[in-house]
Parts: sequence; structure tokens; C-alpha cells
Amino acid sequence: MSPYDPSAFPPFAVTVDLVVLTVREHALCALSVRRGEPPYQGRWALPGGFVRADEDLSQAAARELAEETGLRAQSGAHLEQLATYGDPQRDPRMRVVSVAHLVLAPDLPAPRAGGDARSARWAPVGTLFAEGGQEPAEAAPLAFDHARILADGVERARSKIEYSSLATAFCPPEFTVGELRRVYEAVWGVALDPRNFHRKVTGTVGFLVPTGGTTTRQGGRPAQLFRAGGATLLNPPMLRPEV
Amino acid sequence: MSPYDPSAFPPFAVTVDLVVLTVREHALCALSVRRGEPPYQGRWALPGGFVRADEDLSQAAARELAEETGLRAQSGAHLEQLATYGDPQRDPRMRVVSVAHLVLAPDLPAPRAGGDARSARWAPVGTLFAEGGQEPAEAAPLAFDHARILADGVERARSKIEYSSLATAFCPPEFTVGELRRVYEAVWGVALDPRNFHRKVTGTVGFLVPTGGTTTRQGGRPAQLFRAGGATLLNPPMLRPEV
DNA sequence: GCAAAAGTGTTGTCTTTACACCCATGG
DNA sequence: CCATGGGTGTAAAGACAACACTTTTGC
Repeated sequence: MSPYDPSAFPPFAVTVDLVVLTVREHALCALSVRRGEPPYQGRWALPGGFVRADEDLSQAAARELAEETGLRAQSGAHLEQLATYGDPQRDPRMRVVSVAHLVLAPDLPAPRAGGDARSARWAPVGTLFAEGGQEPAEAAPLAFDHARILADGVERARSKIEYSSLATAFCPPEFTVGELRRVYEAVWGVALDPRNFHRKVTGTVGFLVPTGGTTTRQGGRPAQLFRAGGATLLNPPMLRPEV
Repeated sequence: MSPYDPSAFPPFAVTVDLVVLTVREHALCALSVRRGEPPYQGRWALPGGFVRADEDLSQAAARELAEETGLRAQSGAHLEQLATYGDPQRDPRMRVVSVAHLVLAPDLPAPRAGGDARSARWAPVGTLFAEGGQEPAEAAPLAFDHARILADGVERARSKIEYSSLATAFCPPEFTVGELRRVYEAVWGVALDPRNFHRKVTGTVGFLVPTGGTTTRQGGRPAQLFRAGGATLLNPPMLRPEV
């Protein structure tokens, strides 16, 4: 490391940005907030904010998550660091390095941003990547480099549910095998065989723990309820069908 | 995002740290440099340095890599972002956020640090985690939180060679199947069956391309030479034996 | 010839897939 | 009764592990 000479190195602002994903109505959705001030005023962006002087990065991410959604890292949601973005031109105001975090959460009541529900929404990830749109700013590209960050977060989620039990983070505390399967189908954008899926997830030790209860909230024959087991790594992994 | 108010947020120093891994003499080794000034003066640390005003993070990592080792990101080496470390107490001088990068490189001539070979060395990763040692500072823990960063980098390398073709980044431009197998054995710390390994890597399309040449540099029957193929993801993945 | 490393063949076992079939509920 | 989703059985195809065996070099 070079000698310490603060004057030789300009200060950076450090922020956290959040890719908050959930599954609603059989679609993978991301949380976006409307920007209230320039630059990119009125455009949609990922939630985020500055890291405070006494905070670790993960603390800052958890704080921003609570502020923007009311979601606590408890309640089954999963928070992990995603990647860091530091292009010198990524923010026109000054040099900002953003440490992006990924949150996987169960479907929530309507999000709020500072209490203002109109300035926060869940949007299917496909629409957030779409270029043009009817209403101005509704389908405009995300602010800053947030489309890239979102794409990286979605890709991380897609690959991580293959070999870890994180898909359960998208589910409520108790869920059925069918509900878990619909999570995989929404995140991967594929159809899975319900019979083989059932055998596989119930046969992987530590993935699912039966609670004893059943539900018919999906219709049809009553389904067993499960909660997430202790295992974090799936062996063998869930296999994403060929493209 | 909160309103822009620089005075409310203290400046951060942003650095890049490098986990540079290679395989030498059948062991996974990491590059470490001796610190010339406090804090942790005389202790071993990961190479790294401050990000400059006009640099992207990956540019800063490539520059530091070239300065510390003479290695260019060409020449088959692989560079990727690893993770970012921002504990408020990680550097006693000031608030430093470090964006760690992972480099996988073929075995090199002796590294240099500013031309001084005594202050840079390859060390088997096991010895860098060892707590005590004969010579003071030789086996002392790494400076700052670098032991943690190194552990994360090693774990990333171990898992990534399972499902990607990155193990070839540890090899010279032309290599034999046996040499590639010894990379896997060193990184994973296991013994692999040479017969099954050969069948598997040569049967995975896009992983290896025969160059037509052969070599006997490992002794025994001449072995075909290969170079890395275009595939980056291995399907099916290489399987790490059970522990 | 002998040691060493490269490479091929074979066999039993496990995993995955595709799909036939039955089960239990709501309406 | 029927539609809907839940769940089990089974057989063909494929992947993997273990290991016998042959090939081609250096010494």
C-alpha cells in the first residue's frame, strides 16, 4: 500500500444501493423509488443512500431497507452484499462509489418511501429493463447505472437459488412445495415438473421441515406446510432446465 | 436517496486490495507484501492501494497488479471483483473502504514490489492463516482484515473452478490435462482420479482445445497440449469430492 | 526392462427425466 | 360430478466412481 497522503487522493462519497426482489403474481419484481431531486429527477431508481460515519456497509444497507420498506432483516428476508460500482462518471455531482446489496423478501404489503406510497413501487424486472413506454418516466431507463446493478442482482438471485436454499427467502414463514416451485419458476422464467420438483426438494435433507399443518389456499388437494430448514447449501443442487 | 448534502457525510478513502492466487509446487499460494510503514509496520499484507480520481475500480486493480507484480491482465490472468470491506474500525488512521479484487494467475517468475523482491513473496495460503511462527512477523496474522479478505478470495476460487473454466487461468498458455488436474487438486486440496478427470474435461465441449503439440515435461508418456477453449461456464460442472 | 504419466474400456450405482396414475379438496 | 392442484410409482437415459488395462516416453 502507498504511503498515506490524503491530499493526493480526493475524497469519495460512499453509498449503498439496494436490489430488493420479491415474487408477486408469478413474476419476479424489484423495488424502485421515484427520484425527487436532480439528477434524474422524476425517474425511477433503486433505493439507497449514504453510508454514515459510524456504520458498517451491511448496517447501512439494513438501515436503508428499513427506512424505505419497513422491512427488517429478520422476518425471513435475506440481505447480502452484491457488488461495488465506482465508475468516475456514474454520478454527475461527484465521485460516488456505491456498494450494492441484494435483498430477497417475501411478498409484502405495499412498500412506502418516507411514507409516500406513490414514490415507491414493485415492478416486474422485465419492465424495468424496457427502453420506451407510454407514460414518460414510467418505463424510462433506471437512473444512474441502476439498470446494470439490477441486472447483476437478478443474475445473482437466479444462480444462487440453484445451489442454496435462498428461494425460501421469497416465501412466507410457512409455505407449500407448490408455492416454492412457483418461486423457482418466476425467478428462472421456466416451467418445472411439479412431481419431480416435489420429490427433489422434500428429498434434500435440511431444506424443508414439515410443520404438520396443511392449507388449501392454492386450491385443490390440501398441501403440507413447510418452513425453511437449517441447510444453506443444497446438495445436490436444483438444476435449471436447459435454455 | 437522501438529499445531497456533502457536509452531512464524512469523506471516505477508497482503496483496492488484491488477492492474487497461483499454484506453485502443488500448493495454492497467495501474493503478500511486507508493510514498510505503520500501522502494522513489518507485517505481511495483501497488495493494494488508493483508487485515483479518474480511475474505475477495475482499472485501479489492474494498475496495482501491474505495479506490484509486473503482471498484465492479459497473459491469461483473470481479474474480477471480490467484495468490499468497510468496517469503520478496519483502518485506525481513517475511514477506508476497500474494494477487494481476485486475481488468478499462472505461476510467475519471482514477484517484485517496487523492484524490491524481499518485500513481496508467494506464500501457501495455509501458512498465511497460521497464527504463530518461528520468525517474528513471518507467520504473524496478516495486517488489517486481510486474513478475512484472503479467506473470502480462496473460497471464491474454490467454488468458481467448479462451474467455470477459470482453472485454466492458473495454467500457462499451453498445458496438459495432468497439469490442469494438479491445479484442481491444489486449489481443492484433494486427490482426483486421473482417468475420470481426463475423460470429463476432454468431454466438456468448449473447455479445452487441442493445439496438436505434445510434451513430456511431466515425465512419462507424451501428453497432448491444450489451450483454454471459449466456454466460460462448465456444464456439467466439475464435482468437488465429498469432505 | 522398469518407472512414470497418459489415456481407454467396463461395470455397478446413483441421478435425472418423462409421464402414468392416484388423492383430497372446493364448487 | 368435475376441475384443480398435491403427491407416488416406475422405467429409460445419462452421469459418476472405481478400477483393470494398454500406450509411450525417459532412464
